[in-house]
Amino acid sequence: MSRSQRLLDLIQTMRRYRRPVSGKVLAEETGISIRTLYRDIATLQAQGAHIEGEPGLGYVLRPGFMLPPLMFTEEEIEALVLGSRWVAKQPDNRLSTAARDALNKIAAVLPDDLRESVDTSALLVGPGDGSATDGVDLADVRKAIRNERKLDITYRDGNGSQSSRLIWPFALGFFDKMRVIVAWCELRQDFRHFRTDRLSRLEATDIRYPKRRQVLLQEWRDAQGIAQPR
Amino acid sequence: MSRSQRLLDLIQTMRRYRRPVSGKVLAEETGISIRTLYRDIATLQAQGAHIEGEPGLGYVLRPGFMLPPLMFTEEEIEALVLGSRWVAKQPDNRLSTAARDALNKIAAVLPDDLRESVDTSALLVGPGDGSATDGVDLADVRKAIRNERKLDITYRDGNGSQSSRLIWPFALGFFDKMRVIVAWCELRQDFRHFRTDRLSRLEATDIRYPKRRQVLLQEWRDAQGIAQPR
DNA sequence: ATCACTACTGCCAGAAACTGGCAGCATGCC
DNA sequence: GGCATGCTGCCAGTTTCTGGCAGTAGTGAT
Repeated sequence: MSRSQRLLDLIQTMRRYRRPVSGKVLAEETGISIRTLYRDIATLQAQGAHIEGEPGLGYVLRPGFMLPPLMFTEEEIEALVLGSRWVAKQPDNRLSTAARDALNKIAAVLPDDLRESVDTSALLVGPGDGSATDGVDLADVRKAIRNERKLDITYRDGNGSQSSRLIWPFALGFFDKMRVIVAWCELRQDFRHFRTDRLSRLEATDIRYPKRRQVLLQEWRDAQGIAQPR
Repeated sequence: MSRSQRLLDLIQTMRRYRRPVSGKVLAEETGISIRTLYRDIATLQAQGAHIEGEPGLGYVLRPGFMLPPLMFTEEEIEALVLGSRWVAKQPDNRLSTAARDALNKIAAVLPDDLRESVDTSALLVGPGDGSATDGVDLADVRKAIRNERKLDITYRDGNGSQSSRLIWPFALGFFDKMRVIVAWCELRQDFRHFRTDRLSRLEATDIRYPKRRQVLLQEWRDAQGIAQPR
């Protein structure tokens, strides 16, 4: 196996373990010696991988995606830039910052002439709806979805009446003027949609909900009879 | 210089020349022998770079962006996926296909577990406005903007009266329900915005307009007094 | 047809890089 | 202290890379 291929394998192996892994284990799984492993880790860190090693514990890969060298066409990069600009205009602060960061990372590794063409890409996104402010931090919602945790919310429905409930969030829908949490509602024992501008309180819990996110998403789609989004 | 670094340099060198470059020149610029260059080219092609070699001419790199290994955080990849999904819903067919292709390319190089998490990413985009069909192919518009060529159009303004004109397109704005070409209008001798759903005819020309795209964009922004989009 | 130029491949010996083992030091936990 | 682990320097053996050479083939100009 080539060295570069092995480096990517190393990352994948580290990701499989969620807990710290010792260098010895990593070396055995990839079939190399400990000494070489240390050198490989150093190489990966030099290339920007977020690997942390602690004596007595092992290695941890900070969550993230390592992409090998990749070729995009002009139109594909236009699409990525335009899409990121749209996300950057969304009211979700963490996410819009992430969109800008991703663009900057891409631009940073491009040669000068191409960086300029990304910066001045001619595809613009219309002004976002500034009035559509969410009552809560959507970053918490996305985190709860990623980790399959229940959310404790207070919601004001269409009639103006308030209620508190535990929900199992599994998707977040972005519409022109609002965002909607799609979740299983423990109060109603059914799927429910919650407009983020009608949430008056949102608290993340540590309680894992008992189904897989993908399963809930599929059941919800079946119930809605809507098409796949891709 | 390490081999991997040299491979990226090769791509950048090829991009500097717009015309075909002979292997001899490339080898001299990167400081390696011809024999090694042929091996490097083969390696790059195996990694997906679109390099074409023709006997008697030289090598050409098909337009596109080669990204070196790159690390994204979870939130950044969520932003890229969400943005690409939004672009995929736009009425511009070529661009929405490009967005899907870019996503697939990213997914293809990820290990299995992460590919799944991209496929089932929980951030959805609301249904696009199906009624908003453009009268023309926006791919032509984007191409004209990229290459700084004049467009010959027939436009029906707000009052319903039709007119044909030559314009210098330099930006394309994406709004919730419509898309707008931003251009210098030869007829009015001023900046004008053209809603794509009001175009009844659009023809690309080979005539290059006499200003740089970036300059026009900057002058237009100054005239509008609008903020930078990033 | 001929020539010049180029892409491309196989072969091989020397150069460079990689690898694994060893020894040693530092850090954190029990 | 004892243990597990990260991390570094050194060195010899192995692997890979590299450059030169010879040869084949495609293209365009003359």
